[in-house]
Amino acid sequence: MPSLAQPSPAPSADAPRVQHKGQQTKAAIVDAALGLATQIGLEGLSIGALAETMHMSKSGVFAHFGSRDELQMSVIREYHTRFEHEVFFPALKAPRGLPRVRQLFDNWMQRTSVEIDSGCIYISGAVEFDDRPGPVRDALASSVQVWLDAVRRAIEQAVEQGHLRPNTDAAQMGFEIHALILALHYEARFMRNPDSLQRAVKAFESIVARNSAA
Amino acid sequence: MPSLAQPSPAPSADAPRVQHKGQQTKAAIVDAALGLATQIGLEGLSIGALAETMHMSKSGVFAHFGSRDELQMSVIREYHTRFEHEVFFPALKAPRGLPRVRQLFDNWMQRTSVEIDSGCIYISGAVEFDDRPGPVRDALASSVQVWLDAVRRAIEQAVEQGHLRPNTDAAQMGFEIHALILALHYEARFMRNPDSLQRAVKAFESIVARNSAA
DNA sequence: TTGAAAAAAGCACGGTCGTTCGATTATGAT
DNA sequence: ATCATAATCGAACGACCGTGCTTTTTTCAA
Repeated sequence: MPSLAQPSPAPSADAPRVQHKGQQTKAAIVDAALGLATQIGLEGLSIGALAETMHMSKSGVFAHFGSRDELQMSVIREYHTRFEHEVFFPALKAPRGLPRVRQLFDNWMQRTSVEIDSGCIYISGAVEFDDRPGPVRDALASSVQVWLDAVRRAIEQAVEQGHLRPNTDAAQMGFEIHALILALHYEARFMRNPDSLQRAVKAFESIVARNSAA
Repeated sequence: MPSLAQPSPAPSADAPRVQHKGQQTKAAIVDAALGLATQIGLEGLSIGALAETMHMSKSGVFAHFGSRDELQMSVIREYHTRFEHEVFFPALKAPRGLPRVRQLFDNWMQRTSVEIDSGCIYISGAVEFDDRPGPVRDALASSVQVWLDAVRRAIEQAVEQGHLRPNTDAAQMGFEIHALILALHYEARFMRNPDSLQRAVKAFESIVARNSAA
């Protein structure tokens, strides 16, 4: 699960490659599956329901994946690349250091709270699979790890840039920021507490202030 | 879902009340159901599997509850009282104020991380039911709210006792502490990161230090 | 010890699940 | 236009689900 998008069948820059209709159908299925999975979870994702929203037969959908595990992993891969494009890549436009860390957190929060209709499968999936070993769990965990590592690296850069104190524990700060996202998700989505977003922002500022260079 | 245990059929102090065997069976079923639910979630709890671990028939188990919803809510009620007895009540022995807040957090962490075999249905349930309205969701949410309110009240007492700064935002501090528990659960249980516990402790100390009276 | 009431079992129903397989239709290069 | 191949369908399978019924067994007080 590398940081760059996984190699498509035709990764050559320009050639859109005559797309053997099956592939665009599969892409459409994965898109719909991701929509379903963000609402009812990866475990709740059923091939029957997916086929219905696609106006296809169950077996027609199934044939594209060969197993439910493969379907779930396809959804995880798709979520991974979307998360990259909507959260990670845009933040790279902010200058290296604290500004980029801020931008990462802002985009992350946005993704977690604003899109009320779509939950985060990194969060729901963690609960669903924390006790269930297998390839799906592994794919999910490694995908999350890539992202958390990216956050930590951004924090380390902020230390290098002199924006944060030299003795800042980047992993610790990453843990605390991750915690805020999880609490935002919990309290906004489940407890329906409208104050959660500003609570998360306020807490983030406290963390930054505590680690800021003098 | 009050803070005290719900009134048993015979709440009179001493009388153990001849227990019409059905009730002890039901208690045993709920106990087993809680064990299953903490492993595979409230949604994953199935009457068939429960009957099997109880060496009973499906209909025999079912008769005690009348519906799956009622079974799930019985599990939630049971979890509620256990949480009280293992986390909340013991912390009341610590002196009012900051010591009690510390004890609450310690017990809470213990419950979240140490018992590897049993997950927290307040956390897994939140993910499973954040999009699914109904009585189960309501029971779960109100049970959680009772606990979060208790934490906030303990923090407010720490302010009154002069242990924390007078302008401390108790709800904000409660949010941040809750966040640490969620991150501990996520990173220890799903990411299998052994450093999570000390990370949570360290972050807690930072929060306390920031809000401590001069 | 008897007998009413409670508890548990047994069985069946309709439904959804993931998956398999053979038949059928659509595609796209020649 | 032809035809191999890819895509999709339709039907069926075994398994499990929650739930309702009827029957059998167990409990416990008179």
